[in-house]
Amino acid sequence: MPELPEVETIARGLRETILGRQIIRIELGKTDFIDDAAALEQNLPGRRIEMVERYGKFLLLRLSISENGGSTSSLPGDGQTALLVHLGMTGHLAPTPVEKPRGKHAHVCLLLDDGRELRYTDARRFGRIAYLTEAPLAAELKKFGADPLEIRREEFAFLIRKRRARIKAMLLDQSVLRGIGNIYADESLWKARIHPACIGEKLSHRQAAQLRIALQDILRKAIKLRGSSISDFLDADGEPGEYQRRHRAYGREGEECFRCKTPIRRGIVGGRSSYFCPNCQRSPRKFKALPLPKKLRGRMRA
DNA sequence: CTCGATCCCTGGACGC
DNA sequence: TGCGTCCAGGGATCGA
Repeated sequence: MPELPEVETIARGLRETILGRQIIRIELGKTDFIDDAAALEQNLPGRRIEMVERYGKFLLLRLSISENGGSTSSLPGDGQTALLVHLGMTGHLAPTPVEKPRGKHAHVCLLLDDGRELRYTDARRFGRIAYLTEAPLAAELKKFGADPLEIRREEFAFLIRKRRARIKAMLLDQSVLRGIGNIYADESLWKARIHPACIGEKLSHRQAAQLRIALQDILRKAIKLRGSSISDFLDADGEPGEYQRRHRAYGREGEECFRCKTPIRRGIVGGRSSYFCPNCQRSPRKFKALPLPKKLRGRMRA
């Protein structure tokens, strides 16, 4: 579940390791998660990776003009191209020694000019890869909302308070804010003491301000700790993150709230499992939490 | 506009 | 031990 902090961690790792490298050859496995696999095969060989950026949950590998043959034209607008990579749930992107076995889920392998292979592996293939020229890239990026780390207080409050959707659904909506997923949505709502099922329109300016601060604080701390390793997230060096130890709500059903010791509960909001403290985060009238599973009850003392 | 349902996909957890 | 079932989740899409 790479979200903003995990993708940022990967981007920083890749910047250290693959910047300036030229792609020599490409080999593909399954391609059903690639926008246009033929475009990758035709256009990647010969290009250099000039920049690595994070855009929401996407990695953006900015590429140079092709240096040897290929189908590079000198047409204006064809120079600025990029590889857009979404890691989905289980995607990994890391430079790997070629002698290391690929494993059955390595679906994109880019041989680099230093002899290593930049591999994209993704067991579930919920990710996405696209080779894009300038105009399509710009069109793609336009679909996404503000960067949660950069958005200003006024704009955040405006966005949140103008809609009737549930706050959790809004946080997850990439066209509103880019980069937030289930973990950091729940964590920031817990910190701001706002129930995930609250309607955006009904939040006060003060609540909106608190939520923005909580969100930014949590994202920054998570980046410092190199992300959360839930399931199988690993950074570009193959190292797990540390932030999962700091989770206060996500995945803690039945465990004590860190503030008030009330057992954390779970409910479905926006079609996703949502974890919250039923005491600190006041629920809207109609909302119903899922019953606490028996196996999780009364586990508070040992 | 917002909602829920459904699909995609596989591995891990769980129940019997 | 082994098998079946459910669930996780981001995003697209569709109908209500």
